[in-house]
Amino acid sequence: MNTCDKCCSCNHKYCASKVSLFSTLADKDLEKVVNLVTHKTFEKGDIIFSEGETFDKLYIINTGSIKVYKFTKDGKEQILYILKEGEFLGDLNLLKKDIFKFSANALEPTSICVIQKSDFDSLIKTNPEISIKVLEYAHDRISSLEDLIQTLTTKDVEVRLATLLLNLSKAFGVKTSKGIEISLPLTREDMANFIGVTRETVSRKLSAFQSQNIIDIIESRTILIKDINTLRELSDT
Amino acid sequence: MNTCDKCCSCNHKYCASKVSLFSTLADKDLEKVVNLVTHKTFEKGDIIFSEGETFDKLYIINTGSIKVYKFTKDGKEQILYILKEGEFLGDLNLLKKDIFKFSANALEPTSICVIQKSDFDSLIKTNPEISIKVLEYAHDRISSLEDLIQTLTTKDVEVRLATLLLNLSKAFGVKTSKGIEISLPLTREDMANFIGVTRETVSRKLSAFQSQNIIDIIESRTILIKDINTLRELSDT
DNA sequence: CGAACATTTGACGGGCTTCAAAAGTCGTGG
DNA sequence: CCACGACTTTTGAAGCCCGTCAAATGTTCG
Repeated sequence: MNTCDKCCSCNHKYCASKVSLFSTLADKDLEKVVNLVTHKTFEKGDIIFSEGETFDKLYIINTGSIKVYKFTKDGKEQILYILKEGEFLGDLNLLKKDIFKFSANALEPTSICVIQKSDFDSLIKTNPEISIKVLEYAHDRISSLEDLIQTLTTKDVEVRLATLLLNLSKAFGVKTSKGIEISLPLTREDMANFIGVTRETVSRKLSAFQSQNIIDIIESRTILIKDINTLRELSDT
Repeated sequence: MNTCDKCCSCNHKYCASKVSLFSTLADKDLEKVVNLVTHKTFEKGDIIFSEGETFDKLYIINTGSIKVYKFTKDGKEQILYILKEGEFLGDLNLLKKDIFKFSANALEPTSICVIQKSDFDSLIKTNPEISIKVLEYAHDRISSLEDLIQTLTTKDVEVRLATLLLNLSKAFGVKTSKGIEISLPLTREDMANFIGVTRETVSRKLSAFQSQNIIDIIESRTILIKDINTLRELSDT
């Protein structure tokens, strides 16, 4: 975990402009943002923050991806969000500081831009249109949580896994002539911790999908979706 | 489902002032709000809105309570929120209209104040401090969903039910000399659909809690919590 | 009072978890 | 560059808990 190396050459212009939150800003305002940004890099598995810490920063993923998770009451990890390049995580509480109610780890080598909450707050005062973007962000987070609840409460595990694969294909998939190829930053256990089952169950169900010719497990972290229609039928929505 | 009866005598002053969203408004602004409000009453079981409808209104619970739910992919009802007197449900998307991604029913005779989204939007323009309240509301909704996910993904059903009972005691409980008495607007099936199990399982686990002297089922909809500490130990957090 | 609905309780079966072990993959250092 | 150890993935077998089905008892409300 080092402070500043990859991104410093661009003087943060890159990471600040990448996030939609700042997309409405004029160049000179963007420059102001850039001056507020500090930079950190994380190795795979590094803890970015932990539940209970004071939530006084805003995290923008520059490269890489992270998992944001909470522990269930019987001690298992439940993933809430997977965030990748261009996405960010911040608190909505513009007034008082809060504490993190979840933890986050890097899934791969990841560089993150950090803005102090206090700096962000004063930024909003001079650029109030950002608060609309913050509301859009809140809306997206609520939608993603409501969708996750729908998935988690669906009893049929094959349906849950099909839904996960479809979501992952949107975020990490690349179209090829043979189908959609997904390079996963997630382990089987991560996938399991996202849909609320054990790693063994994920492994078994993926094997089942493979023998039904729905997917092809090229390598354990590279999955080819051969028959997206069957996945969609399973997941419907 | 009638339009306007109970509340009209107060000219909506009561319901508008009850919701925290408008707590910062001066009296004359509150009066403006009041003029924008229409009123509806629902009987137990009535549908308030359904998934897929256009989301162009803001709903404030005046009296009674409602359940907000989504269907899982295998057709079961999953409750997302229970809302009661003074709480409200609205869309966060201030710009474009959206559609409801969930449905809502009245749990008991319920009166609801309705504000058109377009009216609310212009209200925000003249009273921008309301947007901060909207963000607080978004924050609460996100927190409640993240907590619900934690509960739903905890495998131990007794822990899930203990957590539900504690939450219900906060919302509907009244302290008595014997413990906390909860008058539930929820059926066993509603409770089951909140924590993702069947009604039979809820029934069985409640009986088990009763024989462990943790609760007392006075009537099926009236539960006395005799030993809140054991419930807290189960639910920890 | 009676019909519709809600709750409780029992018995059984299935699917996921758990435990276990083997095979595969990754990264580091000699 | 390869070898070794740590970690990840796969697969098997057994057990348990919840869901399903069913029936009896309670409750509510016209």
